[in-house]
Amino acid sequence: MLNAIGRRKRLQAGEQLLWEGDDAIIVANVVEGVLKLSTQTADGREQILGMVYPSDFLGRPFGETTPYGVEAITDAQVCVFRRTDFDRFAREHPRLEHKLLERTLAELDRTRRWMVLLGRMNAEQKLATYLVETAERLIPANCEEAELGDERSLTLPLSRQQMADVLGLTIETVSRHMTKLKNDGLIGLPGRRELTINSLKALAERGG
Amino acid sequence: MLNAIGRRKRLQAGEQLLWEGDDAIIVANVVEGVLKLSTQTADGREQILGMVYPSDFLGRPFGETTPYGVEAITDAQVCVFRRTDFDRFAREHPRLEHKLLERTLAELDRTRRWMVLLGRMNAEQKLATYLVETAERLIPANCEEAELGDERSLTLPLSRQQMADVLGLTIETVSRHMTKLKNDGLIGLPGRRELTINSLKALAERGG
DNA sequence: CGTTCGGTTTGACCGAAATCAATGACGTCG
DNA sequence: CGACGTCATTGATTTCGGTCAAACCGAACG
Repeated sequence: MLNAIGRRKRLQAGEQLLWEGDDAIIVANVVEGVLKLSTQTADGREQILGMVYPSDFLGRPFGETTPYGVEAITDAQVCVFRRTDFDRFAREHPRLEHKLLERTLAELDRTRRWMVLLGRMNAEQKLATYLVETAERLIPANCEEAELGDERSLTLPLSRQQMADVLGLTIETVSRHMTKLKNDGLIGLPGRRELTINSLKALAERGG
Repeated sequence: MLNAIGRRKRLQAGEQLLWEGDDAIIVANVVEGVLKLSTQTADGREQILGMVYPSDFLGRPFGETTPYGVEAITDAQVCVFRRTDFDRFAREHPRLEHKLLERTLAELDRTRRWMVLLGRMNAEQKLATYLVETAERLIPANCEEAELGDERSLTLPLSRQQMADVLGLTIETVSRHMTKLKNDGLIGLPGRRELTINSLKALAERGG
């Protein structure tokens, strides 16, 4: 039903859907791919505020300006709504608002847990936590031979720089601790974007 | 109308309303005072996830467990609802859900902005940002002579240790940078909990 | 096949914040 | 009043991550 007022839009990896500070004229639903929400600091560095995955919601209903930029990490497909249409539609359909509320509450919890990572963990813990979380989000979907005991193997969705931006680190620190985790025998790095986890449990323990 | 299913509860400073990991049997509305949402890290330190002020909402509707502990910072008064009552009531009153959704979205934005503080700011910037934000939240409410140009004077709601927990720092670092800001002439510290801001604008500039 | 280019790794060094330790200020209670 | 306990400040030292700089690697291209 929502589809009547929305339209599909394809994005290439790297393409920007929303700019920080834009008038919040649209909201969207992720159909396919991964996008990042991010903001620039005064000194030009970036802090990634969150990642959105298929079925996630995106944009700022009932507000004036978009508080973050949205950029496609991978090729992606989203369903875009004009704010005015969406707001009206939502008000008329309590079921939709309820669903949206549940999602927003879940997102708030996820975001708060990320605050602990940013505020209290050291680089190694951040990295280990991120890798475990990524593995858990990616494996069940992509991979058939998921249950090789504790081992996993996957393609990282983010570049080193993007991982640094997510974790509040620099690219060098990310790189260093990746090799450290490799030397400690917890992970393998067959290629830039390739990762094997030797023991998910052991890696999770490094995450605090 | 909501009051029919809720009951008032008074809390003393330091009293715990909810424990992390509790079954989420209640939600609440803050009537008066300030409370903190926080979680423990594995090594026993605390990370404060957020502060809630009067009219803010608290707890986890539509979920299973409370993802954080809630403790009163000051003496406080809250209006508590049994989860089952509240969930049913909410479903029957779309206006309430809508209001709750707006609040949750606003809270999510605030939380994401805090992520930038935790991930990308240095100690001085964190502190300056926190002080400015506290001043802005406290002054209009408490104080009549608010418009002495750029100067403000207030009582800090948090101890040094609590400020450290909010900002992801240690108490020593907080203390050091407080005295630094004082020596730089940006603030005055007439007493442990007393703060005067000489120029809100100048202080805000330190915040990045 | 060699060049180029972006992303990545590695190293040397530096600085900010954590840690460890002592001292100081303030309120409370005997 | 004086002793104690809590909270805060200050100092010395260490450590982790950032910065700057150089080398590396693989893919795309002429």
